[in-house]
Amino acid sequence: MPELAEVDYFRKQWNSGLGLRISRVTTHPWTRVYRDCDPVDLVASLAGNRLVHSETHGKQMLFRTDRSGWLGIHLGMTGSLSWTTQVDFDDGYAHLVLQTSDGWLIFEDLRQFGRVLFEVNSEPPSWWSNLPPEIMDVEFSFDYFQTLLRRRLGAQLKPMLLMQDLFPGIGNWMADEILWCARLAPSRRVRSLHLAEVRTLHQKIHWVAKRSLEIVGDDWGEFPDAWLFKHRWKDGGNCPKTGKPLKRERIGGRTTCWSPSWQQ
DNA sequence: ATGCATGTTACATG
DNA sequence: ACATGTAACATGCA
Repeated sequence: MPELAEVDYFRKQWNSGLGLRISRVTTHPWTRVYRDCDPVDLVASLAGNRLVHSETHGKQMLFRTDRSGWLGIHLGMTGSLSWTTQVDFDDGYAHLVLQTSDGWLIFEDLRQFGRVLFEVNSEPPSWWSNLPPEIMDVEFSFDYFQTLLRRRLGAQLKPMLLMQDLFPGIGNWMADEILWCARLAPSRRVRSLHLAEVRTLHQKIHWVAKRSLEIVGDDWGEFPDAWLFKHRWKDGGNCPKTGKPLKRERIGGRTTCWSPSWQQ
């Protein structure tokens, strides 16, 4: 489910628990989400702490504790974060639950493609400090964008936009939305782009990311009908620009939705 | 039943 | 070493 804007939405779902003492930590310790950290150590280290700060970087989330704990959560394909005050919440897929005085912070993930990272240190862990510039950052300039493309001349646009070390936070639907906005066919190779097309692509990457964050916002807002997003999910959708049928095909191993007469 | 799902990555290939 | 493509991961749903 989650790409950049949705990840930031889920991060904010845990705001209600910031500053509260964690009285109890429970995990499903055998699951795949703990492939890169020790859940026993996590439970022991986190109990008694307070989450004091949260931020996102692309699809990665970070929660810091008042005792130098760094909790990283990636939502994978089906992960979500929630806050509940109901004692009898369904914890069937809850891999991590932090109990506080006022309620429970929950990380669920049905398919377990998500992951939990944790360490205690005064310095940020390498998985947080060694991250590329974000799309919305001033560092993500047109010059920087061009240097990224120069090393990916043979790549198709769609799979390239999904590379997280280049474009943190872009996922399958955002990549399609960006290419649709830029009027570029997803199978185009980077080396075929003219300068004007590279400029448009850079602008649309920024624009789609910014608008997505605004639209999803704090309340999981609806995307406008004028977006590809509202028409892409199943066969039979029509392009909001041309009214013609959208095409769905596999490009770079992922289902890609695009509008052939609109995108070249 | 068969194929597919808004993600990442180890591995294979050139 | 680098760029690119593919399979695999776990689970439920159409």
